[in-house]
Amino acid sequence: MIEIDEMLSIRAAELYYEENKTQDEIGSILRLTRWKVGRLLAQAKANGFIRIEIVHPRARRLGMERRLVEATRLTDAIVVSTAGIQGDDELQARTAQAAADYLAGLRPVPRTLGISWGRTLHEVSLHLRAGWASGVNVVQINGGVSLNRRAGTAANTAVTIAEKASGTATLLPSPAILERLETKQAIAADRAVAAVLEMAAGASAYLFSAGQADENSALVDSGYLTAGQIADLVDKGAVGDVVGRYIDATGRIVDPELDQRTIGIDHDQLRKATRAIAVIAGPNKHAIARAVVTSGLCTTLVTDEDTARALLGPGE
Amino acid sequence: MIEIDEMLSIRAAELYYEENKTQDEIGSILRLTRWKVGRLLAQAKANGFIRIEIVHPRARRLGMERRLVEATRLTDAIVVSTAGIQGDDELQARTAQAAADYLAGLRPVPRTLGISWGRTLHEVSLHLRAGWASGVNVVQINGGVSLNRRAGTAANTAVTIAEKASGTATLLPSPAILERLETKQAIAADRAVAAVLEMAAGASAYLFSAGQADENSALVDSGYLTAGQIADLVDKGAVGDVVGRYIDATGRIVDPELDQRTIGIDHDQLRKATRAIAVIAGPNKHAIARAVVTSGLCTTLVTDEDTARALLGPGE
DNA sequence: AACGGCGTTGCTCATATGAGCAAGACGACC
DNA sequence: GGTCGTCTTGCTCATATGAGCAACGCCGTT
Repeated sequence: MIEIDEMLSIRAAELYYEENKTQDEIGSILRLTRWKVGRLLAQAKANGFIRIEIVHPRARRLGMERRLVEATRLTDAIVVSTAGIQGDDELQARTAQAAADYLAGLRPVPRTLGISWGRTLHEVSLHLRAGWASGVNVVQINGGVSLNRRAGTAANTAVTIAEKASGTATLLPSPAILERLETKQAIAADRAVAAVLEMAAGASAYLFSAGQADENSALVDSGYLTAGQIADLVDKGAVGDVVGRYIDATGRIVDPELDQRTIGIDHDQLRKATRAIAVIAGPNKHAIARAVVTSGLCTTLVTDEDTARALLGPGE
Repeated sequence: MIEIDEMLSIRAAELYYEENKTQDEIGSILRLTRWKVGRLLAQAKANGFIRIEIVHPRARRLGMERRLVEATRLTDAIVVSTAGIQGDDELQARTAQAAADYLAGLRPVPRTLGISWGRTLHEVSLHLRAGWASGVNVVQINGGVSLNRRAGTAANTAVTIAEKASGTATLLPSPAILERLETKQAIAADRAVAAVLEMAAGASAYLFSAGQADENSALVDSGYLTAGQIADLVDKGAVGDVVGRYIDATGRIVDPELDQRTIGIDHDQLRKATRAIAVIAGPNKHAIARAVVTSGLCTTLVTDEDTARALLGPGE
């Protein structure tokens, strides 16, 4: 009976969803009562034979968002749909757009917004609508491109976000990682730097991304780390970095010595924040996303469907 | 307005299709009347943002079948869904299953069924349900594997189909293509062969597949043609073969001399048949499928969604 | 053969939804 | 400013659909 009904339920589903027939009409075609047809359709749905997708760049997966919030200690999750997606760029764009939308919808509007830098954050800045807020002070939370390199994307990201909110940008005038601990301590103690770090520590919300631990990292491109150093970090269990600090799958700093030489707010400060928004998407960021979420580094995660599925574990 | 409404319609669709909320509930969430919500959903559908797929090996695309019948001179079309398909094998299996189902459902049940041979037809024979009919005489319509080669798939296909219908199989004891015209004429005139050809010509239905014109053809494997010969045929415009005879995109025999040396019923006989069922599926068979359909070689086409889409032309 | 459990069937009724329409809003043009 | 035409809105009403229930049939057990 199960076999026969399965075929029937497929025939019914074809007529119902493709041909837009009423259950009654289907009944007379298949020589069934309309109630039987209704039950067959319910069965087809329950068996997962009916797949409904919303194909749109702004489409989200509310069910997954809810399940993520339930299954983790996130207070909020934004999951963009991957339906009908073409390349990796499109995934990035969709995620960045969703992050921008979320940021623009934040209430209360953050007075001070701490941000990291990188490809993802930059993209978010581009997707923000001008006038998304009025008067937000955007402050960098980790060191990066040197001051004299004009129009570095890091600075650009902060400035763009601030401009679009008719606010001000406060840049962190410091490298990301120093070679000697003493230099780092000296820089961090410098008035100009210390003031920014203090402001960063007091931000009312944070927005940051995370990098996968591999040789394509922005930290390697910028010359702060070598591919060899990354390999060492991976050996020690590193899955990726958040604001320039590498963590393992449990969220622990993998190399405390290196961490000491890194400029910017530390992970404990992020963990204490009321609003820490992580934007992490893409097939190679599943591990770091999991580390960030499980170790409580963010309160909000903006991600894609596939990553969310990986976080929720199998069977989802 | 269009912009705003588009976003709203996506939000509404998420709540409706993913969260199973009623339009009324969605209305109070989005601060809209339930009629507005209904209109937004209709709009989302009309814009193609809602994609509903039936994910099942036996699922068909009734809409495409209808459009195919309207757009061509087919009397019947069976289009299997490619939703959720994994490999090429699965596509073959689905199509073969659909062909088997169609054959089993044919009314009136054919007294004599003419069949070709090949991978596709063999697969169809395997998917047929034992007892699909009672007492069908299955007759081969084109030459193939020699008699003395035991358990050739060609013979096997015919026998399996016949057995499952408690009928008899009549094999065509002849090669597919002869090297010399005289030999072909002699064989065709032979009592044993002529009798089978006559029976084939009088079949009440035909079931056959088609091959793409390339070096992987079964005719090359069997040694009837060389890769070089195929290349020549392609140069002359060949897109594929039906019952061993190569045609161009308009359905014309590309090499009459070769055709003369080919054993089996010819295309004119197929075109005169009341029931000629072609089973042609797969990404590389679009061209030959089009040639078969437009030149009226079959009355029924069993194919896959992608091939059907190619037949219907762009915008579909 | 009688009984009782279990799944299936066909129903009633409440609800959700779509069609169609009148009123209103808006903009263009006189 | 008035007026017309068009698009949008909120409605009424008919229809489609799902929930829940009683009757039924099918089996296995007593």
